[in-house]
Amino acid sequence: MKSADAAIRLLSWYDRHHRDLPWRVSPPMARDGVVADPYHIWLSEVMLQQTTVQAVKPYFQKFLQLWPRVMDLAAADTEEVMKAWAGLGYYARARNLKKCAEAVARDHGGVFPDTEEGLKALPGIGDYTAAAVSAIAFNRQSAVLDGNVERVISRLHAIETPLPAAKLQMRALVAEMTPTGRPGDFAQGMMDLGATICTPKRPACALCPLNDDCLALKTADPETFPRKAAKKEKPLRVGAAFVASGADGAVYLQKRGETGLLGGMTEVPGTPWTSRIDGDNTIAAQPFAAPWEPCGTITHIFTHFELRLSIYRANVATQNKTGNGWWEPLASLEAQALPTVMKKAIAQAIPHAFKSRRGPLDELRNT
DNA sequence: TATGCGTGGAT
DNA sequence: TATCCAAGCAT
Repeated sequence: MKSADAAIRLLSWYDRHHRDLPWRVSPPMARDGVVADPYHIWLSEVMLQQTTVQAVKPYFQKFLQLWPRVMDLAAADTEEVMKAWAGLGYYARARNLKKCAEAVARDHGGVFPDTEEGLKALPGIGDYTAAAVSAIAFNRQSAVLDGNVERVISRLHAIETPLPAAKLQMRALVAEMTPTGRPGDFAQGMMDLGATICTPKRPACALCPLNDDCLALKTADPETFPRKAAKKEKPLRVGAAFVASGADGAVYLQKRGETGLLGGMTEVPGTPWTSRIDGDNTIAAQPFAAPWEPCGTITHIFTHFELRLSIYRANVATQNKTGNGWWEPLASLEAQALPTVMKKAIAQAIPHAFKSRRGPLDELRNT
């Protein structure tokens, strides 16, 4: 296979089939002289880490509206950033996003570094994001390797080495294939190809611009690539959470620690999450004495464990001021930095806590 | 290198 | 229902 020819076929396909995305400068726009904004590209790439385009779109628009330039984000209140990120997941990204904006403002005069090396030195920017921003925003010949490109490349070359061991080899093959002209479109084209044609299941090989180049299609079953190491099974963890309602309907909330699971986010009080139920833990975890009554359980699936939370609720006549928490009015609950699992817990105890609208919590309320 | 880190949609 | 997995990063 001639890499250069394959790259030309890929770019030609991208010209005809690219998707219009809010952060993307499509080939027709580029023809009209539009250039990519590094801030937009960086923000979208961080949001897109392990996250679908559909989930990112509304968050991207909201962030641009709240903080139009990187200097605005650098000057923002971290708590406001966490609130705006709530629901998108992987909250370390939000903490690093803020740190990165501050570093760009403080160390680079508000201008993003235009090299892979400079970008990778910033918080929350790794191999992939550095290469993507470098190629897409600065037109540099960087080898962009994400999950989509791994799938495309592993099939093109029928790579038998399983991930993640095969990454270095794959990166070299992408570097060899990346053209000097339009490296950003090439990267986006490869990712679009992986997202729409060279899919994990039932790839549409008949429509693929690279089907003549694809070794897996010639000699094996493309769907079986990339090879991957077997994964571990998900353990179950259990715990309890306490939802206290004040006389005016306010809910007692507190802030989690800055690091680790759901770091920097808001929660209702509860026990640690352990492998077995511990009655002593449950008693000790009450934020204050109240007539707690059980009101069912909720289940939430995290990346590496399944959580089953027993929910307790109580109405409190006098709003206790002890502890590190605060009483949040019902009306402003939606705007807090509450991860989805905590919204589920509150909705279990107070079914009308969140406005009824299309969203993940609707299904929960109906069960 | 292996593990911890969210969430929701597709199959 | 169960499983996979989506434009990864930090440690």
